[in-house]
Amino acid sequence: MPGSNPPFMSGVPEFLILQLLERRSMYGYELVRAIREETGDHISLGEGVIYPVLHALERSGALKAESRFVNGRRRVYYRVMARGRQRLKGLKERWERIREGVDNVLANTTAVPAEGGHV
Amino acid sequence: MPGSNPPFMSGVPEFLILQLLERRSMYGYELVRAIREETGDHISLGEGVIYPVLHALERSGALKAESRFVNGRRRVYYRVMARGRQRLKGLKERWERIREGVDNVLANTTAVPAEGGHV
DNA sequence: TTGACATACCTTGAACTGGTAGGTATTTTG
DNA sequence: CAAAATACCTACCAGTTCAAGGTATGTCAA
Repeated sequence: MPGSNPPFMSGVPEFLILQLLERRSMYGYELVRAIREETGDHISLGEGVIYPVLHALERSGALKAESRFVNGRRRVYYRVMARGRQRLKGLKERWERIREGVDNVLANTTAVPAEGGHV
Repeated sequence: MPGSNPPFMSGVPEFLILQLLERRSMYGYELVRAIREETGDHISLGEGVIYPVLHALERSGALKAESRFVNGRRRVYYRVMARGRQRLKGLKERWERIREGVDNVLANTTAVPAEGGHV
């Protein structure tokens, strides 16, 4: 089974990429390592995930790509544009909301029967 | 746009359903409201999301369904089985890991260059 | 009685997304 | 010279959420 869709990951690659690139411009291969390291090894994304997201973000105008040559190897650096910062802001809000929502349920171990049950 | 895939939601419906049902058995329509309320209105899932997940969880042996009649209306109550508790445990661990990973990156506004760099 | 609304169940189709696997090419290292 | 690391890329699969629509009963007001 090649696919197998792991839970809780939708939106995460895009989010992490934008968040990291907002701090400083990076190239794809660098992002792969950065994500593994900066998440504390909690999240690891392969190149097959990173590159397509990068390309989609560039197409949508969130990122600007710039090719540079270092040691004879090509690197494509990505820089966050205004549209990307906007997108990031929206994702951040969404993340907070969902995280709170889920954690609310997780915290509620003792579960009060019902809220509006008067009389 | 019918579809539109909101980020950060994959796995969340299944997770919330299992978590809530572990506390007490409920029926589908009840879960719809419970999720809205217990997440503090942060997450709202329609019946079109809940029912298919419920059926899938039952097929996989995570839940057991039991039809009851109340006020002439049919209700299908779901109860968490051993397989469901196992599944829930796995999801909980996954959620913690990803939440931590993402929050690590979010917290890192000032970005220390690298962690393990001795000498 | 009629209409509207809440309750309560269900299915289908579309859209999106991440993951795996595979592929190319260069530099560095042993 | 071979292997590994660097650095880029794409195609296909699978799984999921979501909106929309459909059925049926009970309740309540006009």
